[in-house]
Amino acid sequence: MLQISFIRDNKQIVIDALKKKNFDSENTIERILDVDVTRRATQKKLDDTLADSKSLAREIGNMMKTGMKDQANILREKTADLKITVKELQEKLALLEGEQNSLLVLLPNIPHDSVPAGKTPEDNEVAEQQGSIPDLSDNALPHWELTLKYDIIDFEAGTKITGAGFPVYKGKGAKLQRALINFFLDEAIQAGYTEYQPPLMVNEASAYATGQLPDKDGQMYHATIDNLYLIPTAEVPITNLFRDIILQESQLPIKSTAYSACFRREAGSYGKDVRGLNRLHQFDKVEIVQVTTPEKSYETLEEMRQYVTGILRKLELPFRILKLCGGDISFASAMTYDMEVFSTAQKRWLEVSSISNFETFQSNRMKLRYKDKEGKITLAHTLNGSALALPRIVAALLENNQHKEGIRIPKALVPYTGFDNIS
RNA sequence: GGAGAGAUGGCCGAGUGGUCGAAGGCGCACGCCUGGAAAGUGUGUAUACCUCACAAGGGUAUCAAGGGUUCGAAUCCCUUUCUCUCCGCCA
Repeated sequence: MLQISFIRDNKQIVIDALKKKNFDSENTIERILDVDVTRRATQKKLDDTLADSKSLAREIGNMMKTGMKDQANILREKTADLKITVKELQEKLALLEGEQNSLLVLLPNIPHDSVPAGKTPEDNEVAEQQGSIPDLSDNALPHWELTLKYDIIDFEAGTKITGAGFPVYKGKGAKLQRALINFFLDEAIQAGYTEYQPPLMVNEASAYATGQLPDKDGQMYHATIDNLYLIPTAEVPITNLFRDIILQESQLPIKSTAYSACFRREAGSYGKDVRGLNRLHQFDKVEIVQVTTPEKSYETLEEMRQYVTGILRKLELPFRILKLCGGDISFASAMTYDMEVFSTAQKRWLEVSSISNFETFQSNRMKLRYKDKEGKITLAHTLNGSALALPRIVAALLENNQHKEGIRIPKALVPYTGFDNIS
């Protein structure tokens, strides 16, 4: 959520910047600023009235003590009007605050200056491309055929016991999942991240703080009886660890990582996008999260990009990095890199990671702040990235490494799988 | 799930209707003391919003959260959440 004080002081900058996200904010912002003026005036009036009634109460108190009962009773009558006024102003203020807040929540984050303009994924900038795309014969199999051939993932069983998009991993397929999770976690720990094992369900306040609510309501599984949401990513519980906290600058940066299952309803997806492992309702992911200062957050974003690049290299996967354009960047993000691996049999790039700097967008919602060396309290910057999401990594590994006698496991992974080939 | 107890500042802990943002202690910061340190000693030490120059100063709110009683609530009442103890159930 953008800060009202920032919008107040930089109205035109905000409007222009949001155009880059193809978001027409002018009316909303006008309305917000309107409400803001009334809100502040109301606040002032309330505070003044409250001050009056407080001093009256004090006087009455003193009179009672000194036995001036009659005078006290006279004053007491005067308080009735004040009480009514206070009540009215309080109700008005609550209404205004509610309206302002519900409008503010509609505004997406401002993209960073360097974010390219653009409307669709076609307009994303290829920032980097590495690794060679293997030259496979024309009868190379897509991963959903390979998994069947080697009996390592049973999509139909998943459909039977739960529904489409909930695969069952089996044998070496299951072991490969476990290997990847451990590999990713070990790498992150080695890079200085602290491992967490978070709850897989969160309450409403948490879903709101990281921006899933209200923007993406309907994309999460919701256990209505207890009003809990299944997490769409570990980012939600991990970032919320720091909700309503004031850190010391010396504690920053905070680097956290977590493996979790992720649950997404993916309402509205269809076709080849959802074939096999391409898009699932439940999948595994290791997430990295950092909390840092505004001065260092873009440096941190690059560091995280380098980090993910390193893992992809160890997995020997051809990949490219996209710097997302304004139109493709997410609601809460100021800048995002997408990492995509090439899936040789499908002949397409698959997104396996998304690394974003949210600046103060999340921290403002969740009141995550730090005290700097001068003792000034400032909103921290939050960043996160997948490192990595498993299904599409598995898809690419299977497709790219297929050969006559099976599927080769990259060297870095063999210590984790205990086998170097799936056959 | 049932019965009971409780929730106060970074922490511990006073405070059962009056000027309490809240005693005291610990911790922390700065100063004095010291050759240096410890001890001792002095001062300071929450957050948000409003006013305002994001200064100083001032105002308001906040003692789990929300509502109520009252001229006045950390203190009384109601609701919710959470914690602890006992019982039940259970991996």
